[in-house]
Amino acid sequence: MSQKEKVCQQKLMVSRDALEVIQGKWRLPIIISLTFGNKRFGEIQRDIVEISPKMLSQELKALEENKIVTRTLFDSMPVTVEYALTPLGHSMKKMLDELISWGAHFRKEVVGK
Amino acid sequence: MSQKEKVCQQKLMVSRDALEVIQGKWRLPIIISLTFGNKRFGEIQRDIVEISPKMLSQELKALEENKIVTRTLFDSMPVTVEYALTPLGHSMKKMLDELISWGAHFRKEVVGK
DNA sequence: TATAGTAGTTACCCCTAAGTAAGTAGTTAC
DNA sequence: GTAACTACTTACTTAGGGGTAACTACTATA
Repeated sequence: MSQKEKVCQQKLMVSRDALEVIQGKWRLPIIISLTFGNKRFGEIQRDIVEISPKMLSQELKALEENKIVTRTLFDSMPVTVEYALTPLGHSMKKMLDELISWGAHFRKEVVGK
Repeated sequence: MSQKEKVCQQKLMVSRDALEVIQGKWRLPIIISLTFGNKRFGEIQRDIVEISPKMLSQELKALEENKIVTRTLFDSMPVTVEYALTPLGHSMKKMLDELISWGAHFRKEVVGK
């Protein structure tokens, strides 16, 4: 196997790990919403209007398990819960910026046409 | 709606467009494989060993429709087909680099632990 | 004559991601 | 007393993404 092929295989392997975290319809939107600051359950729901509470709850749990977000309970009245990005979550920002920047480019080139 | 919320909504909208193109198990691996040069059907299959010809064919068609890859037929014997990234496909490189770079970070932090 | 390589297609099945709707539990305001 | 807010959970259903296996069609080679 050539050096080039080895690098290609390595990148494919690493991308599979990344994909497992961001796969699905809702994970990236949730993470993007949280890059704008810590938010409560209902606030995220208001950002992503089409998401159901079931999916939001489920995907937040998955992101917690992958150490991307933290869940903090405040025993205020009524009880509020705050979700925040971990350092690992914040480390996705460059990637997200590039994704969004490419998305805008794509929209201009293909969607908007 | 505050300025911050407007920017958040804009980014969420744009990311949805990008996600539609890269969603699924196979699209990013295929694109990554093609960043290493134009390749034939069989070559991509050898890069991504787990992919079936059905899925490869199906996903290449979808990427063609989204103007990410081109399909070129050579009437050599036997007939060969070459897949290549379009300029729009190449414009994903920065994003892919960041994704792969983050994937490596994630692997070190969570998967490898 | 049959095996292997080119690049797919087709038919069938299955699982799970995602959607829908309703319920839970506690507090506060009207 | 009932509606509304907080943050979910649970049960049921469905669409389609993806897997498997076999088949097509043509050429070259042993």
